[in-house]
Amino acid sequence: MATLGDLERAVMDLLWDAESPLTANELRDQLAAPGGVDGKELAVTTVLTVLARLEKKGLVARERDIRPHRYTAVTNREEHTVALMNEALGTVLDREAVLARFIGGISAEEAQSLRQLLDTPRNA
Amino acid sequence: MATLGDLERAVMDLLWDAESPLTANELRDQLAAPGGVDGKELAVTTVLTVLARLEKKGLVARERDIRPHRYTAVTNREEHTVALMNEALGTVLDREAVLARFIGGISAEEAQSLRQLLDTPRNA
DNA sequence: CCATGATTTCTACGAGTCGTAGAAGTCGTT
DNA sequence: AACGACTTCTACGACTCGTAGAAATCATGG
Repeated sequence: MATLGDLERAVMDLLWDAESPLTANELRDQLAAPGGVDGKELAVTTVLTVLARLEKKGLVARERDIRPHRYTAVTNREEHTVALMNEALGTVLDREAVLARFIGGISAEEAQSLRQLLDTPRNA
Repeated sequence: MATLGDLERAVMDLLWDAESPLTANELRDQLAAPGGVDGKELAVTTVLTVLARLEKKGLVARERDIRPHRYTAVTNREEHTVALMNEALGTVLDREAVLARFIGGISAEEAQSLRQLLDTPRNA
C-alpha cells in the first residue's frame, strides 16, 4: 500500500466525499475553494498528474470513454483506512499483543460499540 | 509519525528484539548474519547514519556517555504498531465505521480474544 | 604527551516520491 | 481545416532513503 502525499490525500478526500465521478477541473475548483481542503489555485495539469499517479497506485479509476475523463475512488475511506491498519499490523508477529494495546487506547464508548460489533453475528 | 525504509525497519526489528542496548557494530554484524533480517554486508557508517536518522525521528535513543554508543528502541514494537494504526485512524471522521470493518476482517480467534480483552476491567 | 586504532560525524551521491506545471499531442466540433 | 478543450509527456526542485568515503574525535599504550 502506498503512502499518500498531501495533495494526493486532498484529492482522495474529495473523491471519497463525492457522490458521483468528478472531472479534473471539478477537482481543481474544489481544491481552490476557500473552505476547501487545499485552498490553493492549482493548474489543471497538476491535478491530472496527481490523478494519474493515484490511478497507477490503484486508488482511483477513470472513465476514459467520455471526454472529460471522470474519476472515482476505487475504495471508500473506511476500507482504505482498514487496509492501512492491517498493513501496520501485518508486519508484526504477535497480533494479539498489538490488539490488546490498541483497544486499551480507545474510548469507553468505542469499546462499547466494539463489543456490540463483535457480538453481531459474523457475516460471510 | 514517520514511515520507515527497509533498512531502518530492519534495524528497528533488531533493536526491538534485543534484550539490551546494541552498538552500531553489533547491529552491523546481525544485519550481515546469514539468517539475519538483511543478509547484506554493510559499512558501519551506513548503520550509524540510519541510527542517527532513527534517533532524529524519535524512535531510537542512544547512550552517548560510553564510547561505543549503545542504541535502544524508544518504544516497543507493539506500541509502535498501535501508533501507526491510530495514525491511519486519526485522519478519519467516522472511526466507528472503520472499526466495524476492521473487526469484520479479523479471524474468529482474534475476535474471541478481543471480546475477552474488552471484558477485562479497563486499566487506568 | 602523542601516535594509533576505534568510533563518530560530516558530506555526498543516486534512486525514488511528490508537488508543480509548461509543452506538446489528441480529439470533437464548427 | 482550424480552434478550443482536454490529456499526455516531460521536467524540475525538494525531500527521503540506502549507501558509504572523508574527516574529525576519542581513548589508550608506549
